[in-house]
Amino acid sequence: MNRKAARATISDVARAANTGKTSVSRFLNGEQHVLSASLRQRIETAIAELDYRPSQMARGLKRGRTRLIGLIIADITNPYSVEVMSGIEAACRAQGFTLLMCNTNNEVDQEQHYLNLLSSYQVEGIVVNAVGMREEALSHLQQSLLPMVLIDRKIPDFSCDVVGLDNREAGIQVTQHLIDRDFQSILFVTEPLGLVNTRHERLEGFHTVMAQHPAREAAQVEVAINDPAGLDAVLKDYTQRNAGRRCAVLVVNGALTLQVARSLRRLGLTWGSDLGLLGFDELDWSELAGVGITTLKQPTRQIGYSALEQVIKRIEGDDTPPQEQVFSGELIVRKSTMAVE
Amino acid sequence: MNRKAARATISDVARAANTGKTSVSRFLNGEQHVLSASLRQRIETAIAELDYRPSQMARGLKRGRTRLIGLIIADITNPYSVEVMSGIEAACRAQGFTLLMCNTNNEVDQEQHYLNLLSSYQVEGIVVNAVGMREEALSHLQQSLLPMVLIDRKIPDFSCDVVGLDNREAGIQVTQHLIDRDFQSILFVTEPLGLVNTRHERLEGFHTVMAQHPAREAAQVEVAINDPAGLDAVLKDYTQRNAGRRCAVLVVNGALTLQVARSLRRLGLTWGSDLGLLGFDELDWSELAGVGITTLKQPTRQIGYSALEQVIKRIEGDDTPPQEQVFSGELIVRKSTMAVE
DNA sequence: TTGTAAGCGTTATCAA
DNA sequence: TTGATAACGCTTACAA
Repeated sequence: MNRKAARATISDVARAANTGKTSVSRFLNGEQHVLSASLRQRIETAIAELDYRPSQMARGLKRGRTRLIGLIIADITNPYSVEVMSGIEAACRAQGFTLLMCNTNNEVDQEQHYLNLLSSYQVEGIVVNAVGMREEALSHLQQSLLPMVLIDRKIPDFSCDVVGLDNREAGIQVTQHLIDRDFQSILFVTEPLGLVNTRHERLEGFHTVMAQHPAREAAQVEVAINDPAGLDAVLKDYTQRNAGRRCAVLVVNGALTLQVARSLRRLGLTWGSDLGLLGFDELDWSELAGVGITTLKQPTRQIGYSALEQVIKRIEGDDTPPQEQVFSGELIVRKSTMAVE
Repeated sequence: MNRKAARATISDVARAANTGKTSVSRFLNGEQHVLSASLRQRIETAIAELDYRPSQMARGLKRGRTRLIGLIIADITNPYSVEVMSGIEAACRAQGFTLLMCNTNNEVDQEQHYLNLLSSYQVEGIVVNAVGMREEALSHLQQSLLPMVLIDRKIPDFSCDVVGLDNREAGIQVTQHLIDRDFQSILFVTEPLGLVNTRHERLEGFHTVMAQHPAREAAQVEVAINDPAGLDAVLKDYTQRNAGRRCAVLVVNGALTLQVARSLRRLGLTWGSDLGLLGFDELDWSELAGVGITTLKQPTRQIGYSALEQVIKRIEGDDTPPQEQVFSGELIVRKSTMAVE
């Protein structure tokens, strides 16, 4: 229990095993077949004796391989991000990498800071979870010379590996469900579209289906996520305009769904009876929210896992053109989009 | 955009600035006052020119200070853990440390793995978020010789810095609220108590208040978090036994509150009218859950922040006896514990 | 099969 | 005020 006990070094082990550093190094790096049984044995016990663990710092310095991956997250409080992270983390474990976690808290200068930091720790690759990230922040990332994989969202005019949901398909899927459930008017609520491809694609899926049903009304509106009053106004207006008609709200992501649910609460509107409600992203409270909310669940963990695998491919030298990897979502039907009785 | 551009080293900078490495090093380490203005200027431009960033690997190797902190989390999907993490991360940023994140996923051997890993990266300290961690896993941690701070929970028979909620006070606070709201019987639902001090302390607070109200019934029960059927049985039995009486369920933590809410749903019981419901830990859906759920909110971010500050104190040599740092919770009253009309 | 020595990019020591 | 030079703990030619 000696707190000051300096860590044993490879030299210590060599000395204890009565041999040179080289042999110890060989032992550590799986070249055990070149060692005599007796030497191997001596080294093994010396290592155990001294509780020796090689310094990754020294290793990284020498070989240039740190086995470190940087993870940049814009908003760690977003449940979607956390699940993705969990998938990334699992993949890291499986592949022998370690995560340096960087939460930019959606501050653009923090991102710059972390990019420098990661580079100074010589991470071998970077995964960027762009969920909730501002557009300006995204474009900064182009500077990085390291292998990089984006999650969820592309950077406009920058070619880079991306892993995420098949947004267009998902948009079609959810809209079709609402059509099937006989909603006559559907309001697509999104955060400002900007250049965010995921929002555009989901919306596109929506319009693709709506175009096939000219009798139904397709409405759309952009709201800021931190403007509850604005949201209240939008929803109030929409429902009043559609009084007596079977209408539904389709929300572009989970964070916004939470806001919409709160707003409906404030307005005294009950989803499932007063209007339909469907949101992208599964939330753990979906089924508890008064009446359960129908959601489109993304295979989040798998997305994270695949993203990491892709970075590693790049690290290992794969230089095929940047690719886009999309996964299908799963519609989880609850009572907020109940069929007409 | 040359992908192969090797990173500039301190020697490159020295050469470009027409000086020696020592001066560059001095420049980097804030000993700028010893440098002549002209030299300082040359170095500055050289650094900018080459986009030089010192290698933390080499630094760590040389100085033994890596500015790395290890974070061990048992369950990254727990919202409480995430918020705490967010606080830790903020503190890291403020203090110039970087987080190595390790999610053990509640597997004991993973913990061992990560402990070794952190040590091999020569982290300077470790923060353990014990929330949701199994008891056996906790006791493993004693091995670590590094400065270590525990969050939320103590290790039995092991003296170590701990940061968390004032559990006893919180237990009193919530129980008193239920008493004030005139509930005649209260069921304290907890995960198996084991040696988990937080559960014991919260329960103790409960009994402290209940003892002052002998006319009320104080019930308690231990349930496994992954046994919905068992939970259903417990809650059904309890409510039937107390039919016609004003009764409430008090849940020991947020994860379990989610399970209890689901169970009540299955049983067709509505909190706020059929019975009272109060849970430790604030959850972002608390207010949306049919009737809003009254919760005891922990200052999670602050807990994380303080934990990191404490580790750093230790890293910087503070060797006062291990201390326990507790924070007060905040009761957020919603309709699930409505007063009698 | 084993060992010696050079060097990865820093910082610390010492001398100029 | 500056700059060689020797470590830090490891891997990797190269030698033996």
